[in-house]
Amino acid sequence: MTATPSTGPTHFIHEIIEQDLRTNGNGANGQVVTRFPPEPNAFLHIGHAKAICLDFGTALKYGGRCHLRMDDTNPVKEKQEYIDAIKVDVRWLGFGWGEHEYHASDYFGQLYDWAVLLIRAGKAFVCDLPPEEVSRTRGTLTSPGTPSPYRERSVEENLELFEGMRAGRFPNGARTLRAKIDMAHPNLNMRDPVMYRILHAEHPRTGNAWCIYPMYDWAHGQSDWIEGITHSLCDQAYEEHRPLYDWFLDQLIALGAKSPNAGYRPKQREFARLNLPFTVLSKRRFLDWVEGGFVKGLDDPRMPTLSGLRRRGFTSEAIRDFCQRIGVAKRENVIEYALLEHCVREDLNKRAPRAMAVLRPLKVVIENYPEGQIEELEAVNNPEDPAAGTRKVPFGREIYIEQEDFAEVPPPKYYRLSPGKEVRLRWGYLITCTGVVKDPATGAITELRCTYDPATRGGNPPDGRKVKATIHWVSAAKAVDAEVRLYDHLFSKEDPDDAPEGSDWRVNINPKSLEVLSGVKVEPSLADTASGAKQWTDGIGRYQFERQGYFCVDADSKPGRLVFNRTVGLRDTWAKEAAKTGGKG
RNA sequence: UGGCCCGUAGUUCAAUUGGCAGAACGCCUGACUCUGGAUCAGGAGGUUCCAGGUUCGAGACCUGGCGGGCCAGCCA
Repeated sequence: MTATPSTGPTHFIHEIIEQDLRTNGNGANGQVVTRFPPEPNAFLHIGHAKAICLDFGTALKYGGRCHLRMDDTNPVKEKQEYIDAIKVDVRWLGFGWGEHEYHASDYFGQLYDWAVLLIRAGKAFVCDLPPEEVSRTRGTLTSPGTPSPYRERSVEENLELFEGMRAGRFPNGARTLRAKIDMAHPNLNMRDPVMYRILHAEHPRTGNAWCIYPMYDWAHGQSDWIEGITHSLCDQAYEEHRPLYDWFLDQLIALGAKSPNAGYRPKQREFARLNLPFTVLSKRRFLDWVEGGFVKGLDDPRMPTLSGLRRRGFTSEAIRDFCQRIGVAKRENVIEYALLEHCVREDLNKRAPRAMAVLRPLKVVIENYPEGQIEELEAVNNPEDPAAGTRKVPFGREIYIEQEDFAEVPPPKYYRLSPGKEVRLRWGYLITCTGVVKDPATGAITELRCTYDPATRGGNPPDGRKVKATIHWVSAAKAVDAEVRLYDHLFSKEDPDDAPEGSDWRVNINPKSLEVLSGVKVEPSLADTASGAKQWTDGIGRYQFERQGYFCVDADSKPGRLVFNRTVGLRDTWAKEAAKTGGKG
């Protein structure tokens, strides 16, 4: 773990914990034990990163521990593939759980025994109502429910039927075990909630050992209690489940049930989930996007999944920093995308080696440069990090520059290349544009003619004359071809669900969320992707393409076929200026 | 005529628990610069949702409104 412990509460959750610590509020004698409890039914997203940083970070801060617990109580949705992916993502984020890897399914036996205990105490009953009837008799938000006709079954009958459920004597949906609480309770969760349902399904871990599975409410608090969790931190959506969480524990304790960690009393605390504009942080939605063909998979770089962000080039350091900056509170929040971008830029600016890549090439012939001559010019790898050293970049008579870096008729305040104007080639020479070659048929600019000043090698004119612009370039003879993928928001609306009547989120899909550039010219040093990956702990090569942005090597890259993803562009004040004046660079 | 939670710069959070409303990101201006990047300096931006009340003093406490979110899966 790389997070550093700090002192003092940073938000209300930590205030509560420090209060508990002072008063031994949960009987934990100074221990802080948290847990991160994902359901393995999909990939983790950046909202989970907030929870992970809170859960693991809190344990770290107070010298406790954090458990990783798979909340695997619904085998029809869960898969081993997701269990594996979740572990990869949590580790990648920078957190470890040591030997504390658990599964709710580890406790199926204990949960069953405790359910029997509740039945014997008259606190739970087997209900024969079909799902629709359970739903109908629950009542509504404003009216009470009606008790199940099976509510007053004898303990013996309940015991026998519950055992029958476990033994597989009934089909799916035929019966449930329900807690006996209060059908008139204003909190719907307390209206005799279902504890067990019959599911003849193979579980990734317990196989076919069970055909009844505990519901979330019956599994979660008890798992916390078993593991000695002191602070069970979760999404505000569970706030209304807290009375039930407490009710179950109260019953068990009153009935003399013993946790292996007797004396502890876990407490649930809720915080507001993270929201981002132009996307939706919902595991179920992700599958819609994949199935609809709007993205290529759960790790598509446009996805807000951790695997998508990773493939996009985000570093775990940047994501952790982001989670730190957004804070923890209870109010509904939508974090501006600019903050996430700021966090990656700040990290990558310090660490990413610079390279030159021309995304939309325009050929330049330097007329006074000897034909066939190649020079190796020295370039600084990272101005922010002298230890990164330098490298050689080949230069020749023909080079590529960015189409955007030339304007035949320069707009106001444009100070790159235009006819008669001089610019500096980064780490190279000063060149002056002397001519423009056009396609006679279309009028499109196909080539520039320039001259260079041999005295300016390295970029420093001996006469001290100033050139305002420095542009990047790549030697035409030595350039390597690459594909570059530029990404934008998957949705064009801040709230993707804000769609006219009769339509849905599909109308808000951004048709330009992916732009593939082929024929990109990159400097030859980028061909060696293996050595470029070495400095990154996750083995993903990341660079700053000078004046363009941060890019990483995509998983589709193979020897001889380079593919880069743009993580994020550089801050671009010229783009703003151009937008203001209506000009286009 | 339900329950629970939440209202502080554009955004997200602070405010030593009742004592002069701040920070970060964003935005604007300038300096510097071989990345129109980075860095540095400065600036704008607030009826603390509203109305009462308690108090010498309220963003905080009380009452009443208003606004927003969540809840009626045998999902989590």
